[in-house]
Amino acid sequence: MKDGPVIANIAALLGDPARANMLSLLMDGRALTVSELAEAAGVALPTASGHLAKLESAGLLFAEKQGRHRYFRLSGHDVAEVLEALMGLAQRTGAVRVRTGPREAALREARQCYDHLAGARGVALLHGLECRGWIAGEAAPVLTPTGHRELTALGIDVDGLQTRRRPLCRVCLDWSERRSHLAGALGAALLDHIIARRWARRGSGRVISFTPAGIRDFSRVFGLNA
Amino acid sequence: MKDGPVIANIAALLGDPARANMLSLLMDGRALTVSELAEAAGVALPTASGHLAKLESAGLLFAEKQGRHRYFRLSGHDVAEVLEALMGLAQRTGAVRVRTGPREAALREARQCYDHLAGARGVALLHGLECRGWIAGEAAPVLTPTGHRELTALGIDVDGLQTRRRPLCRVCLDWSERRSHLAGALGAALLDHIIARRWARRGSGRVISFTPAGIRDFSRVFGLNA
DNA sequence: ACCATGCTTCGGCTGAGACCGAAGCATTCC
DNA sequence: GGAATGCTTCGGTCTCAGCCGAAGCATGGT
Repeated sequence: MKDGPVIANIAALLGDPARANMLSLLMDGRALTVSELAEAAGVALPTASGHLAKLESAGLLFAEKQGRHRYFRLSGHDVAEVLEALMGLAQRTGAVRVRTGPREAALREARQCYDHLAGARGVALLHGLECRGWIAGEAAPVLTPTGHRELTALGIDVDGLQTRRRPLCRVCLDWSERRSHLAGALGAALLDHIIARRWARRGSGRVISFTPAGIRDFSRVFGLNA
Repeated sequence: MKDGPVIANIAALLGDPARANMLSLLMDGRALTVSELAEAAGVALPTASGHLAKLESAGLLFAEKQGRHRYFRLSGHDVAEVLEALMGLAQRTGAVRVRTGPREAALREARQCYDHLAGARGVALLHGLECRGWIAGEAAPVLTPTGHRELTALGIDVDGLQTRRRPLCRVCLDWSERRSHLAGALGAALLDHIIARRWARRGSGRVISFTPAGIRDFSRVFGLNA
């Protein structure tokens, strides 16, 4: 039983606050750039670069170069699971206060994941768009011509979104639903749309609170019962 | 999403080789003294004492004073789960070589856990003893009068075991079987008995290799089909 | 009462690693 | 081509934590 060092090597990587901050930001499966992660972790760019290099060479992160950006994502779901287990342990041992009951439920229902919609509503949104044929493709979805036309008709500046460097469509594995929801520039624009139409408003923390009328309209426009 | 530091605090505790060594020794639920853990971790006693104090105040370990010894054990099963998850991650990321197939199967079948029997045979042993009414009690089992008589008749010096400070009966959650097996002084004595009767012999590492005849006798004496 | 054993605390040493500024590539934009 | 952006590498500082020896408590044995 000499597997102590094996554990220690990985745990030490998670044991630095800056790295842990970056990893918890990546926990939802998104890919972020070095700059974004540096800012979120509160360290300078060279420091973040060094941390990410370590995490990558240890196999915890996967790097992908896109233009002059470098996107990092978790190398697998098991990494997120370990992080969640650690958070659970922190809760049980009293290192962090227990979650307030109602807020937890609200988070599962609808929450903000970076800048797009997650939770049950987020998953429903992606599913609805797929069933309507507005977007297509499983892992790397693309906007269909129909989708382009319909979304533009709804007042979403799809052409404007496409000129930006950020990918238009991206999927993101939902923590609570265990299914994908829509991320990327379009995901962000749709959340903005939802907020702008007052179907929902931002609650405390990451919670997104839908109004009853908002749920109805949301389902009518994007839902399954088309 | 500022839960980075929360993760980091706990992970940093697991990230030191000496502490990780101690924790992996405690993974099977046994309670060990400071001296034992110090030696196993390869550090001096003061160093180990400091490590254990940290782990205890973080709620990962539970300390129990017994005479002038101080026994430490994991505070819960979730700690072991995190450690296992980390080991799994280390395997996938290639930090450690993949286990050799046949040896893995042998380990699941029967292995030595500290000084007692674990694996499928270990779980069967505890189950058999319970069904025969030789020991009783779920979490903190005790030897019944019947058990005392029968085991003594088998040549096991139960009275001698009871004079020692070590608890006679203790249960230990089996890693591979996910059920308890018997630990404590009696568990150790029974493994000695099994070896002495040549029902099995110690193989490489922690493997316990039963002979065909040994399995038959083992099942007859301790098994379910009484 | 005395010694032995097991553990903790204290003090000082040392090395690992986190951190940043400056400089150096690489890529893209104009 | 030149400027801007994003990232990496280098070099240096500095803090933090691990480590041990020695001394100090506490408990148990005789």
